[in-house]
Amino acid sequence: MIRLGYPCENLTLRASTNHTLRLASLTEERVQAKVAENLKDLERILRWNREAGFGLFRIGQHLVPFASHPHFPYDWAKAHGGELGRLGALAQALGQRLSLHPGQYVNPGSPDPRVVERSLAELRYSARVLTLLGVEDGVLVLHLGGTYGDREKALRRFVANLQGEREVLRFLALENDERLWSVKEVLRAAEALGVPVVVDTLHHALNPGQLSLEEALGLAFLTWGTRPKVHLASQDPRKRPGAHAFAVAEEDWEALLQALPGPADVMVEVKGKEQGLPEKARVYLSPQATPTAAHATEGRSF
DNA sequence: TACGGTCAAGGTAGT
DNA sequence: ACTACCTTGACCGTA
Repeated sequence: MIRLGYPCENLTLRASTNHTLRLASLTEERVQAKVAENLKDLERILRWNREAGFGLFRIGQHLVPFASHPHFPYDWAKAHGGELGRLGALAQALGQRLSLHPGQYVNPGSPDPRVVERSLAELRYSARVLTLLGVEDGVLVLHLGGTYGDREKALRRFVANLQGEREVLRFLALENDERLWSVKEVLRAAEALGVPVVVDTLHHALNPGQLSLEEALGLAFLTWGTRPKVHLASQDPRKRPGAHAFAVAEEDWEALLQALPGPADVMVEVKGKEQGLPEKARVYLSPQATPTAAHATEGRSF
């Protein structure tokens, strides 16, 4: 069985969990307005996903804009914790698994302690969001970052700086990237931290190391206690290697199906978001009628 | 209202 | 040295 999801926004609904603002206009009032917008759209997306048969969603990092910034103006966890708890419970009820994926600025393996501290701040924010949502199977996906001219030292720093981050480690999963860290190397870091591994198929195609996709998935799936997560993307043929296409190519979908060792949660990372599924993947969508719709359309037994 | 330059942060690779 | 790119476009001043 496969569950499908997509990141950050829904093009059909024109809903996004990534509404943000400029640092120059950072005030409590402005941030509160953006959070309200993001949470409202998150709820719309969760409900839409249930109807359409999707089972995963990645929340954008701007859910609470600038939450990890030193100038952030209020206690966001206290202010929004209640609403996050409600939405997390709703997600569970609607069968939606939630995740976050901090970006390229988050480098806990950096040799610069200031970069490490800022990175940890963003990771703590992300983990706190998942805690407040109350989602047991929530995932916080992260790349290993740079190599800084010495891969071994970089990997050791990465592990050392995350060791002891209990709340982060509870949700953390590590992902391979397209140039620097292949699945095999990510597995080493993940094993050291006791966290699972997300295989990204496009990154793997560009940076496979010695492993076939099937081997990579086989090893990665062993690291999961909950249902394994995979990232699926396709190359935009008109752009440089690594650029995401609007939709997943049929052949990439077929290749993943062939290589999957078992049930998986597949996060589809394409520009077309929920519209970017290949035709053959649509059979894995499992539409659920709402109670009202069910009453309206189903025959009565009495 | 639409457009286009710009936006917290890091690091790499190509030019 | 400069630029494009990345998990993800959205913001905002100006016309």
